[in-house]
Amino acid sequence: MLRITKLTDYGIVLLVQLANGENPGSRNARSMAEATSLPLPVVSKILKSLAQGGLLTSQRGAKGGYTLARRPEELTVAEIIVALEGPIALMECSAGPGHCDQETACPVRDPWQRIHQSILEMLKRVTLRELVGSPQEDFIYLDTGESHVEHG
Amino acid sequence: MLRITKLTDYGIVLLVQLANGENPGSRNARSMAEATSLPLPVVSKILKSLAQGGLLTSQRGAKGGYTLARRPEELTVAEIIVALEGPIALMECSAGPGHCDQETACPVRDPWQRIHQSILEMLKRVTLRELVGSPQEDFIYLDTGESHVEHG
DNA sequence: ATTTACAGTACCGGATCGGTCCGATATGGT
DNA sequence: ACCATATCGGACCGATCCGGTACTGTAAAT
Repeated sequence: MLRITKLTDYGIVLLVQLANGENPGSRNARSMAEATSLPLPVVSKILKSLAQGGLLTSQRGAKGGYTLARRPEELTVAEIIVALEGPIALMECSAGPGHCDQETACPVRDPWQRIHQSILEMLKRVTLRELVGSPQEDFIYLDTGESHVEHG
Repeated sequence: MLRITKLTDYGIVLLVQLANGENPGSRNARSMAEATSLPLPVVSKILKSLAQGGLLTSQRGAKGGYTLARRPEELTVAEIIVALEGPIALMECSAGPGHCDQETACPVRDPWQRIHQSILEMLKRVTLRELVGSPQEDFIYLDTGESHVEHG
């Protein structure tokens, strides 16, 4: 658990396609649905949400389509998640006051908020550009203070 | 979104209570339910899961109860989440192969896995001790490479 | 034996997720 | 003017999971 939704996962893929597309002015939902083998209504819904979130600009009518509203290096993963899932709140009390009647005296609230902030900061630091570019590059998002992340 | 479940949130609170309890050998589910104002069945379910996950040891029968299986500094947030929600998988493909038919050619899989690994490493580094101890201490979990996290 | 308290399972309502469908609107081409 | 295209903005639905409850069984202490 602790996962993003499939819609968000798809959204990233769609944005990456838009970011390294050859004809960045006229990608419509249909062509992207075909390219990703996703159902057209799903792709439409995702692109619609991303446009509402200000990540994409939409052009209606014949020869319409979607375009990145900003450059890939100015689009963060955090923004994408917010556009497709709403505000990032690791736990309910992260969203604001009034979610828990013990929030004033909660003994674990403060450290949890720091964990939440740390994750948030990381998601804000990762941009669409990094999701697109050079997959072999061994970049590190965080310095954990110990050894570097090793995987696969 | 991107949130842990309420059960996990409660579980943290319960573990913190156990960690800084005065009589650490005999905390039963009933007393902890009263202390937290949570329903007893909910508390029972959570403690049971934590015991199954090896985070708590249970003593059945009269004068039974739950005890921390390890010291607070050896219990990580990651373990707690795993015990209460199952394996941490930011997206479905994180859980392992076979979740996506495009995983071999997926263009965004690698960077996502790194984000996932980074979050995982952080959750592994935060222990129950840090959730319990000195709330005013200005510790930093991550070095984001930029300015430190500031909050309220 | 009785009481206490955890173990396990089954169940249920509600919320959310994943996905579909349809009508309205805007644009370009004929 | 008209039509085809394609986004926009809803409503809608089934499946799944979450949060919470109830009940029976089992182990330990008195």
